[in-house]
Amino acid sequence: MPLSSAELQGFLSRIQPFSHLTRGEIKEVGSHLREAGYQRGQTIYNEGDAADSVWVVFEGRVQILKYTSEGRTFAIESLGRGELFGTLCRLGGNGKCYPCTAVAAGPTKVLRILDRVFLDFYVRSPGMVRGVCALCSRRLKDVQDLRCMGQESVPVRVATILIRLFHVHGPVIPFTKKEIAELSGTTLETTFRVLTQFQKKGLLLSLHKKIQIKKFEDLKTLTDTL
Amino acid sequence: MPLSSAELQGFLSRIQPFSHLTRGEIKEVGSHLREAGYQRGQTIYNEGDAADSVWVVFEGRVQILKYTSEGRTFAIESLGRGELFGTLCRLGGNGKCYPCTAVAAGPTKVLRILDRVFLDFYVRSPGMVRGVCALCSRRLKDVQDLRCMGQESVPVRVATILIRLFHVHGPVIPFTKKEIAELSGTTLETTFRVLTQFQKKGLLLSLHKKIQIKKFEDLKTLTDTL
DNA sequence: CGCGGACTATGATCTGCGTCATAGACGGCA
DNA sequence: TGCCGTCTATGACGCAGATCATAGTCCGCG
Repeated sequence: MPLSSAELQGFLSRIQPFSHLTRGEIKEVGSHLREAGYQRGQTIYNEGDAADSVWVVFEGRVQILKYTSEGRTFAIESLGRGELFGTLCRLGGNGKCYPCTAVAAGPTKVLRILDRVFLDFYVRSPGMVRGVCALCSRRLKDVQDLRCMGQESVPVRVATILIRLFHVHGPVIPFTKKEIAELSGTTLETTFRVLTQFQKKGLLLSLHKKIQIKKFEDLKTLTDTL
Repeated sequence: MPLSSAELQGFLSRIQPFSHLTRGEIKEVGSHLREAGYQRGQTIYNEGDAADSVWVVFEGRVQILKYTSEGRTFAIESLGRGELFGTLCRLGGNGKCYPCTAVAAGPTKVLRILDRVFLDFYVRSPGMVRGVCALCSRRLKDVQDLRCMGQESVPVRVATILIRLFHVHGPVIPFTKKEIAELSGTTLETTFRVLTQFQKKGLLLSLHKKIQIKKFEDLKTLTDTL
């Protein structure tokens, strides 16, 4: 069932970059939204598709994926409620295609805004520009950190990912091992081995489609030292 | 010898994000600049230093570096004339420290603008915000690409870096092998071996502190296929 | 001109982790 | 309830690339 416009506007007004807009502007953005639902594993768009929209996660989780030249798939990021995607690195103007693939990680509802509507606001509203800028900046730092993580050993990478997810989801992380592997930029098998090691040390509990963090601090120090 | 103010203003008006400012604003920014010179290997700032300034490369080259937990150093990027640094990922507000180290890669002149001056303009001038946003967006795409590169094999990574540098510097790339290694996120020795292979295939010429690209196209296809 | 330090180069060895193979466990669906 | 696909798990093997060792070359500087 579709959302009420009040619900939509309340949602929009609380997320970047729309939080800087006036009530009237929010209402206008809301009137241009389209909703779409996806099931686990369904593709929202593919890398290389012609890009015409900006997307927002309303509920569920969306994985932004890339494929290496040898065919391994790895995850750029995992986005939850209120997060934008398919936008930021296209802003420069030279982005006619999506640079990554977006896949639903479970039952997911997303909102879609046509580029021309989004850009129209981007041009008109200084608040909007400011919001986008803040978003970009934060994401830039994020990706920088992830890039640095790529230089570390697999155990460190897995620990880093677990810590990031802990901060978002709390002690019980609702991700499969495969998803952890893709986020860490490694294989399923290696991820198992690392998680098994961590479990033996009592750092976490490996459950079905979940991981429960037991000793956050020890995990944290792992990322600093080794 | 210090630059004339006309020279400075001409320079500023041609680079992001100042190109969006009015003549008067440019002049004002110019009046707040300080110049600084560095020799090869000299540190401009260290990761973790309290950050109070935004920097622009006036001439020369600046390497933005990180250190892995095992002590290897690798390069986030290599910046040339007109490029900003020490700024973008601090914009969110939660960046009191520089997240990376900046080192001069040769005789270098940089301009320094105090944060409060920069932020003052950022708040006052919509054009400035737009410029910063464009910068952020472009850099975001850049870093995303580099992150993906990190998933590839070393030969592909080295080839990718060479192609990037080719686009900036032309067929003769004025970088030492060590710098190539740091940009590729690998060791000096491995980089030598890869470059030797490339040279045997006639793709390039390995010179002293330089690399001359001979077959750009073949190098390019290397990054797509293998 | 000759010294010393950065740069370039190559071989030998070791290892983290990717790959391949096998198999049990859980859960959705008929 | 039983089947099948996804998820979890572990062992064996091989290789890309890091590490260690050694040495020649270029160039700035006294």
